[in-house]
Amino acid sequence: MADIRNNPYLAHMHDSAQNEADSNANQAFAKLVPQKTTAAQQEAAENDDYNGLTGRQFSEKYKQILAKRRELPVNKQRQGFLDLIHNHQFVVLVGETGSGKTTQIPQYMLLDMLPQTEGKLIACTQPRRVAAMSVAQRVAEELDVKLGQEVGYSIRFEDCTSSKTMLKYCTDGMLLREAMSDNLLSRYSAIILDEAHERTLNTDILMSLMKNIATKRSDIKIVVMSATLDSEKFQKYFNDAPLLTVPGRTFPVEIYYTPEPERDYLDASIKTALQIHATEPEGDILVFLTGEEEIEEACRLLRARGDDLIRRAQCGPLLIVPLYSTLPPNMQQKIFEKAPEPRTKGGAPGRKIVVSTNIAETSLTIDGIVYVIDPGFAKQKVYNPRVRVESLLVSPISRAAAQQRAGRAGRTRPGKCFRLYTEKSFQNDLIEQTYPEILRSNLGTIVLQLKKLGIDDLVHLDLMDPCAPEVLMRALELLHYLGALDDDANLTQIGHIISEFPIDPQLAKMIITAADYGCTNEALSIAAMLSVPNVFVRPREAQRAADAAKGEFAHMDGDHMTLLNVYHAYKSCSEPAQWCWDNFLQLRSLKSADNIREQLRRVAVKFDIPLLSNDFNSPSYYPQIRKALTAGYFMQVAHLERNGQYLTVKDNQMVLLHPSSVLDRKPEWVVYNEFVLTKRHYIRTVTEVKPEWLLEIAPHYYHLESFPACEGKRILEKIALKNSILQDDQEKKRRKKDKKEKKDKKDKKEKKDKKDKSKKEKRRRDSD
DNA sequence: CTACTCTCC
Repeated sequence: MADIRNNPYLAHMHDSAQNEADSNANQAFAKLVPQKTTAAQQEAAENDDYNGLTGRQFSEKYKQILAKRRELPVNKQRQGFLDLIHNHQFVVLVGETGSGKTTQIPQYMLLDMLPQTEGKLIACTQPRRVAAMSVAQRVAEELDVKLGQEVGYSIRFEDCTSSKTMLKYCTDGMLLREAMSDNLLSRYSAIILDEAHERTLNTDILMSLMKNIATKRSDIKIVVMSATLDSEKFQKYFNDAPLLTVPGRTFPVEIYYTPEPERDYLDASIKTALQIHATEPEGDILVFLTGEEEIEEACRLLRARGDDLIRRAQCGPLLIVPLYSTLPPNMQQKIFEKAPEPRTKGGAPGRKIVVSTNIAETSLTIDGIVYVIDPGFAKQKVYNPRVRVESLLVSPISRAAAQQRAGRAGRTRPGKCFRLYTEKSFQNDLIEQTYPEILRSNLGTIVLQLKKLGIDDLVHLDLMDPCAPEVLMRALELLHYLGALDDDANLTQIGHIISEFPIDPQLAKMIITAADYGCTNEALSIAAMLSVPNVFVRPREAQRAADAAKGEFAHMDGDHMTLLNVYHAYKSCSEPAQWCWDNFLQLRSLKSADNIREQLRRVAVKFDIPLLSNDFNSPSYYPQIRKALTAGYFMQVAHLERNGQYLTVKDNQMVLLHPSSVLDRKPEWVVYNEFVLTKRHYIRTVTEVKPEWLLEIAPHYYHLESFPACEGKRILEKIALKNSILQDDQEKKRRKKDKKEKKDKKDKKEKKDKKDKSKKEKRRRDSD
């Protein structure tokens, strides 16, 4: 704190003040009464010369930002918001882009609740890491504090908070993790859920959790913020919570539809883009397509046809940029480059065309976009509980998504959106909202989390959109077989441990069991490698070289061991960047695998799982690892039938080894990491196992009566029979041995008893 | 003989 007495510029304050503490205190701030503040009182506290949170004098920059904050649409409704939150536990707030809700509402809450006076804090959740970080940074500036002190953020691998923190932005996944060890979120006096309209898995679960917590903690306040107008559903879900609507600040976007349906949307998008370039005024174009391959193809075509157009029609130059998440970061940066200058001074203006997946729908904002081309499709995850498979399907987007895409044209000035479908189709064929993720996912991990969150009654699980019972059953079944849930669907000891690992339950089970096989270190590495995007790069122009490079790491047992080889090689190379480039590996993925491995290792240590490795030169080095793998993946096994085709053992799906597999032979028994549903059914990331292991490691699963008939089943039955005969033999021998031992023991005991008796009697006699 | 839409712990 600056000492006023030594500061000549502030001497007048010292003179007039009663004492030093009072003189540089924020009087207005000191008058705030928790949960009784008014907008006027809050503004007075913000207008003071001193920061009520830190006691420091406000900076010039603070005052400049404050003026801007006052102009945000949400500020006009500060009093309205405070009135609602004073009288209700839940408030639903709808604010479109540009309303200022994400930065301002948490600050209003902070001044109103003063959580720090009770040693608590306020959390505001975001679906994405970057958002949590950048908003926290912004709000720290607005409050004139250092990021990580009074205002901080918390995301995976990075906790930027301190004991001083009173407002924390975090990913919703992070808050969920916290709730797993503190079911009532008792550290928090208020929770603000942002971007709730996106309905991510984590947001949906958090919403359910908040409803649950609210019944047990009358003191907690909850604000649910959404950008869409289907607020009624939110209000209803949160016990008829009151609604506050805040207008946004964007520019109008004109919508155009095609008169007739387009047969080939790729071709239509290219034509539309070039037509815009030829006829519309300056402004960049954003085209939404579905995936990497399609986007690269579109860029090629655009470049070729664009050159032609520029030559013939004297249009300006074009900058064509692809955008999707697996694009290397330096390539992603290109979307922020300016449109090219006219070829000659005063000539036709240049234009930038960004061809993107729906990463540009929410995650990335590109300034300067004036035209949006929306063919109306996206790759979306779907879950089929019957075959227990998640897959990607190109499917029509929802009206809400179409609206979101169109909005991308109006961020800097009025724009236009060209929808490559008819208006009738928009009204009749598109669904209102995208199905929330929870209805499109395998719920294994989720159910485990819910149990850990203390939400036990899954039958009456209160979700905004209840999931299909069959999907729940699948999840319970999986967790039961893994030993994470007991017969009454309660968390077991192992289940507790599995739930603490931030990976698929099968992988966690593998790590835990690996301790029995002396190979936890290797299991950690494999689990990490399986939890990151594909490490193998295969550029179209160098496919052979890439395949050859991958071949260098190939392990004859299969892909899991190959991944282990890659990880080991990565850890021992001296120039990771160059080495990855030379070997067609994705440095980003490997770095991330390393981070994740470290996180997993810490969880293992926390639960006293010993970190073991077998002797690398021992012949059992790899078999032990494969056994650990089997302990996690015994439900994902395929058998090579005599006709040369693989059948999954549990439900007789015909599958093919994925062509990316390093296995150039067809082992009879394999476990697989993933079932891929495209034109054909593939199993991807595959390793050879022995049928004996299946029965040995997962006897509870291999109750063969319930399995459909196939060769694999017959072989397993034979082995089981042999085992049982052996077992009977052993049992007999053991019983014999037991009998003998018992008899021996009995004899011994009788002898001893006799001795004791005589001793006792002797003592008694002695004492008498 | 082929894929990784997008996130998150």
